[in-house]
Amino acid sequence: MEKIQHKILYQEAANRIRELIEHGSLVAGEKISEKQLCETFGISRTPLREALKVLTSEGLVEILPNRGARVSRLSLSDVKHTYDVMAALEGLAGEAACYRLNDEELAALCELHQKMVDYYERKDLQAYFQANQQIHERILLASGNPILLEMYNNLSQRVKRIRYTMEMNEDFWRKAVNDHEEMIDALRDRDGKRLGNILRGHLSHKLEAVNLEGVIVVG
Amino acid sequence: MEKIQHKILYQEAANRIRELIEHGSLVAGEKISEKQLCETFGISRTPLREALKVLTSEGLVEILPNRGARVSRLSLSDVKHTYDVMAALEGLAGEAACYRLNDEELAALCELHQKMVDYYERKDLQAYFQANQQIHERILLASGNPILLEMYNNLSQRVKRIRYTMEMNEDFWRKAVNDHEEMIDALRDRDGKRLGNILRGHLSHKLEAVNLEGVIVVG
DNA sequence: TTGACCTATTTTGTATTCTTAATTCAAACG
DNA sequence: CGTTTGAATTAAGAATACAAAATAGGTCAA
Repeated sequence: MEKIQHKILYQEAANRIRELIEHGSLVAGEKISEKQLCETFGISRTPLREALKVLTSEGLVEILPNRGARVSRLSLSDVKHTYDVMAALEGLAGEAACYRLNDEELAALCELHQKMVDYYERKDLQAYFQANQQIHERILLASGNPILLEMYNNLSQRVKRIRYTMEMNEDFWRKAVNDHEEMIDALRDRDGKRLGNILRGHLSHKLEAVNLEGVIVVG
Repeated sequence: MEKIQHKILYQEAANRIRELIEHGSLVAGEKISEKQLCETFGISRTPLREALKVLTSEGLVEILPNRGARVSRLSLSDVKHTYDVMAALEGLAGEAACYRLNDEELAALCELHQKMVDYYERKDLQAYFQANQQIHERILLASGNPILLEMYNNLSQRVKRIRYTMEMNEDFWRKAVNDHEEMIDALRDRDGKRLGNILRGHLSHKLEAVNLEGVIVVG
């Protein structure tokens, strides 16, 4: 049963604009015309402007006083800095998760890990990424730290709009899987410090940063 | 020559409300009356509502649809989680700072550290705290990671409104100073990993959390 | 006395209007 | 010609007006 939720216009607008940015319909650096967006959304300027304020706080939009709003640009160094912080947050999450995960959750995580390794061996990139992401997600959730979650999600949202070249360097890939083996070991041993260190240095972020190098980025 | 800056009302309002919350004039859980604030600020509802949206994104305010805004509450666990994340961020900052600080900056930091130790020995709590804070600030700045800075400042703002009992357990204090000695050592050795570990486990955060235990908190 | 229901008032959400700032483009001046 | 100045246009900021929802208060019935 879907819930009948009367959405608040400014939230709805913010969601829509987030999607537009993530999807690439609104390109980094592009000027956001209030009038035009109001027309396409069918709302007045008041809630739209409120939405833009929210998105500015989230780092997706920049407001130049009396000059309108623009989709914020992402420099390569912004992206790297973002990944660095995300890795630090994952490190903290892993440390906490070690002490908080119960045995069932741990078993489920191990199972997911095994599936991921399978996908790796079958070279099923798509499925691999999905499993990989789920593992990281679960560790973050298992931290039991909602503030951490909030910060991570904020940062994650900022870089979502980047499209990676899906090519995967075999060497990196192997190392990433190896990291994951070690992560599972550390989890089993409830060795928070070790898991933290692994996650802080984990390749998934570096990998993404590396893929960016020559490829896309910015706005 | 100073520039003529026409203030934007919603930003000004946001600043004022931040101050009110930080200062305790607006108490956690308290309902924020748009009408009343508009009158005290002498502005209309439009910019005030925009300010509230911003503050909501910053975690200082909660908006209940159709029911108005409230100053967000801070549970003890919220505060602990916040300090945990801040410590993680400082750890990352320290790591980066080790590789980025030039010799002059390092020397200045050592000097500041010495002053802090002096204050400690003279039991000048006020001056100690100030020097201590400056050191952490400089490390954060030296990270050269603006995203990190942004996240840290956000979290910092959230817990600013908490007033600590200034009593300082001598044992904790000594340990904190000891941490700082090690930090300086690590910095001198350009040992990022070590500095990161120290900062992640540094007492300043734990101390603050401990002080909270029986004392104040929440709204 | 209590509780349900209805009305009146207040407050929030949205649209519209008004004001002010920035940009553009053309004319005047050097 | 190039630069500067100043109207005209456009868009953003703020206030007001209007609509819808929630709260408060009171009446009436059980």
